[in-house]
Amino acid sequence: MILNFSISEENHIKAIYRLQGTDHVVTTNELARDLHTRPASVTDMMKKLKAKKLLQYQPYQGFRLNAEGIRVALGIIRRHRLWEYFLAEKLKFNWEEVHEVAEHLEHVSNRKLIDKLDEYLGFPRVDPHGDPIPDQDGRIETTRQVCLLDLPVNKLAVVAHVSDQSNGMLELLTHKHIAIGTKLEIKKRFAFDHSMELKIGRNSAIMISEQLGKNIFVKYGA
Amino acid sequence: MILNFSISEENHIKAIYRLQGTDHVVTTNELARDLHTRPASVTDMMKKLKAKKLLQYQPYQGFRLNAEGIRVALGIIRRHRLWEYFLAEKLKFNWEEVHEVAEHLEHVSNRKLIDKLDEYLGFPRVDPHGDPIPDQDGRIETTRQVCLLDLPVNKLAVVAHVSDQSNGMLELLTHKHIAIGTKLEIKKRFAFDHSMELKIGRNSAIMISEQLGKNIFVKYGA
DNA sequence: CGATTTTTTTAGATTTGTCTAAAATATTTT
DNA sequence: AAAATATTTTAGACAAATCTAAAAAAATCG
Repeated sequence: MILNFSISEENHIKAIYRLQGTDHVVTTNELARDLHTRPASVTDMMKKLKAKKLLQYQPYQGFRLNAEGIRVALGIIRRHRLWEYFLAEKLKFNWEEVHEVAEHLEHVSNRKLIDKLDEYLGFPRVDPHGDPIPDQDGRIETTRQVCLLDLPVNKLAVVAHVSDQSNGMLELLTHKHIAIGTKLEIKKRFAFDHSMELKIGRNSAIMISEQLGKNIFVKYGA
Repeated sequence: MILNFSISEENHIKAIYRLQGTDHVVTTNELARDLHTRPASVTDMMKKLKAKKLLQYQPYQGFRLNAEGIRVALGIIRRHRLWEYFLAEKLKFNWEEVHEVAEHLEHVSNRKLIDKLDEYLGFPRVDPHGDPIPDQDGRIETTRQVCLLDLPVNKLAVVAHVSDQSNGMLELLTHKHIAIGTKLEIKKRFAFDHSMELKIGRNSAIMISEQLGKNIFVKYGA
C-alpha cells in the first residue's frame, strides 16, 4: 500500500533517517535542532509517526525508524538525489545550489514521474555530492568516504571534501579541474613518489602528487 | 518585491485567472465548483487575497484579479506549462498525463529553477496542449483556436481538438501520426480539391483531405 | 411588487502543524 | 543518594485551510 505523507512528515522522516545511521537512537532535542523546530513539536510529530507505524518510540526513550519508515525515507532520498542530479547535470546548477531546490522538488511524490526521470537521466548511481541514489525498489549502495590515497584503482568516485582550503591548494585544484562533485577514477599509481594518474570525468588523464591526494576525500560505492 | 503564496492561494489565483478571461466577473459558486471546494471556503480565501492586494472584491459582487494578481497568475502558469513541456518532451509522458503531474511541480517557485528549465527546453513558446507559455517577464502570446482549414500557411500550430471521434477518423489520424499535441504547419493548399500539404513535427510532409482537415482544430500564436 | 429561491457571507467547529510555559522524567554532580 | 541540571512531555494557545449550518443579501418569478 502506498500512503502519502505531508511535507512536514517527510522532512521529519528524512532527518531521522540521516541522524539514526546504522545504530544511533535519535533524541528529541537532536531532531529539533536539526529541523530548526522545538522539542515539543518533535514529540507531537513522533506520536503521529508512531501511530502511522513508521518508527519505534516510547516516551523519553528516543526513536528509530522501523523497516517501513526506512522504506519511506529511501523513497524521499531517491527523489531528492535524482532531482539534484537533474539540476546539476541538465540545468547546470552549481554543486552547492542543488540541495536547496531539491528540498522542494523531493516532495512531489509521483512514482511514474520519478521512475521516468531516473530513466531519462540514465539511471545514475550517485548524486552530485557523491551520495548513492536508491533504486526503484529502495536498494541503496553503501558508500565509503576515503582519502584519495586509499581509493582502489579503477573505482569510480566523487570528490566529497577537501581538507586543506588554502589559496595554493584551491589554485591547484582549479587548474586541474577538480572540485567538489567531480567524478574521477585512479588509473595508475606510481610507487616511486606515490603520484597517481587520474581520469577526470569522461575526458583527460592527469597526474597528481601524493601531497595533493592526501588532502582530497572521495566517496565511492562499496 | 517577490512574495510567496501557499499552494491553496496559488490554486485559487490560477483558477480565477482562467475563469475571468478578458471581462468576466467570477462568482463565489463558480470558483467553488471549479476547485471542488465550498462557497464559504471561497469567501474566506477571497478576503485573504483581497488583503494581499491581488484582486478586487466587494461582498456579493464577485471578483477579478487586478494587475498584480494577473502577474502572479502568469508566473504560476509559466511554471505549469514549462513543466508540462518537460514531462512530454523529455520524459515522454503522454499528452493527457502531463497536466496532473505539473499541478504539483508548478508550486515549486524558485525563479532560477524555472528560468534555467526554460533555457534547457529551448524557450518553448507553447506547451504540449498548444497553450502559450508566458516568458520571464510574464508576457504571453494570445492564441487562437481555429479549424485546420482556416489556419494560415506556414504558421506553426498544435492540434488541440478533433471533432469526429469515430473509428475511421482515429484510424486515419493514427496512420498519419496526428494526435492531440502534434505540432504542424500547412506548407501548401491545393485549390482543386482543397487538400493540403502539412509538415508534421520536424519530419515528413504529408497530404490531408478537406474532409479530414474539417474535423481537426488547432491552436496557434496570434 | 412581494414571495420564493438562489447565492453569498457569517459564525463557529475541525484538522494540521506549530508554539510557549509548566510539569514530568531522566541524568549528572557532589 | 539527594540535589541540581538537562531533557522530554503535556497542556493549552494560535494560524491556516477547510467544513457545516444558519443568516443575510440578491435575483427571480408569479
